[in-house]
Amino acid sequence: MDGGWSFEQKTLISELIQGMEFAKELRGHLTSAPSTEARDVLMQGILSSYEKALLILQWGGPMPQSQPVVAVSGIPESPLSVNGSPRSDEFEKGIGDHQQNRDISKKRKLMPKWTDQVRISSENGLEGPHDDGYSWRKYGQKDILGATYPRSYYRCTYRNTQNCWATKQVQRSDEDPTVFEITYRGTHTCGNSGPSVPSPASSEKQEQKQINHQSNHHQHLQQQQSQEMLSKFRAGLRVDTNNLDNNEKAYHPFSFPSASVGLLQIEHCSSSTLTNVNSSLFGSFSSTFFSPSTPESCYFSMHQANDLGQAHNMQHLESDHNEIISTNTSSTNSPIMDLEFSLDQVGIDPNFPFDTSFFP
DNA sequence: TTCATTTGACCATC
DNA sequence: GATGGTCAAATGAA
Repeated sequence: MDGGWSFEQKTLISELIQGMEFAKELRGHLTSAPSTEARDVLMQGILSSYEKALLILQWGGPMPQSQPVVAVSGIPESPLSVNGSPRSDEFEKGIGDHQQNRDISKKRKLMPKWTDQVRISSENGLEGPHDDGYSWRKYGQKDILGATYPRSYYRCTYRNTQNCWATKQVQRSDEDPTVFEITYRGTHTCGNSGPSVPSPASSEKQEQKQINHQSNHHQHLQQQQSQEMLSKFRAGLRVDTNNLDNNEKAYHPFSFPSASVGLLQIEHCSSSTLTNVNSSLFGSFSSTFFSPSTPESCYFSMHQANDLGQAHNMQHLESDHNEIISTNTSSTNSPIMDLEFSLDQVGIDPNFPFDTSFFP
């Protein structure tokens, strides 16, 4: 169907390519130095791309054998059937199998998790963190202790039909009601996604109604923000939009709208268990190197896969992050230099072996 | 009629 | 026991 490549695999490649393109652009701008904003946007793009790529690798791709506990083949199938047989409603009904239910619960916890915070700006008319190109179905709402606003729970509309286990939670911020914190869990495997593919699902419309009822300015924010920032990006940098458009096309199917252009903020979750790869990469891309000047309308934070790394990587957590961060920031005061160093270290080798065995 | 939302109940975790 | 997350019957909208 997809030439043998899964949705996530293609997305992974797109992300890596995108990141490389951004890096190239950035290198050019480092010499010509037009504007710090342009650099910021480029760095965001790079970081976002690698973040997502790593997420996919960490979660959806084949797991290293050093992670025996983690479900190997990605969440969408893992709670249901290892052999990929279609998930049946029997399972959904539970069949009263508590052991099975426990497995689901465990594996759901293994899903990658990241948070997208969207600020609503009534001035620019941007609204709505929900129209992210995917079809979501609300399955619950809960009052959260200490939170003024209830938390809404959404899952992919195609959960049953396409075995897509992506979910998200929408929580309105207490401190700033204009901010909606959207916590995504799991990646979409349904393929019915991407802003480039208008979602016919009525859930979006219904959802819009609902959210609009709560707040007059809520919907379409993400897409518009993304487009706005992308426009900025293009205008400010005079990017070869032909190229970018191509990249975008390849990029959209796995939409992290905000992440694609928003500022990325790596947060150190107390429970996060990053892999060594992430430790080094994310350490290099320390949050400390970001300019605090986040766009007013949107900022993005990422909680890296909380439970993916499992215990054997625990020792690399915060302490290591901090060490790496401090090392990098101490070696040079220029975050850009850090980035450049990191990229050089990573070495975007044109001959980089995209292990095709990785992509059957 | 179909599909999404609402909401109380249930379950798992801490 | 408290809390968060999910389920599923009831309800409503298109």
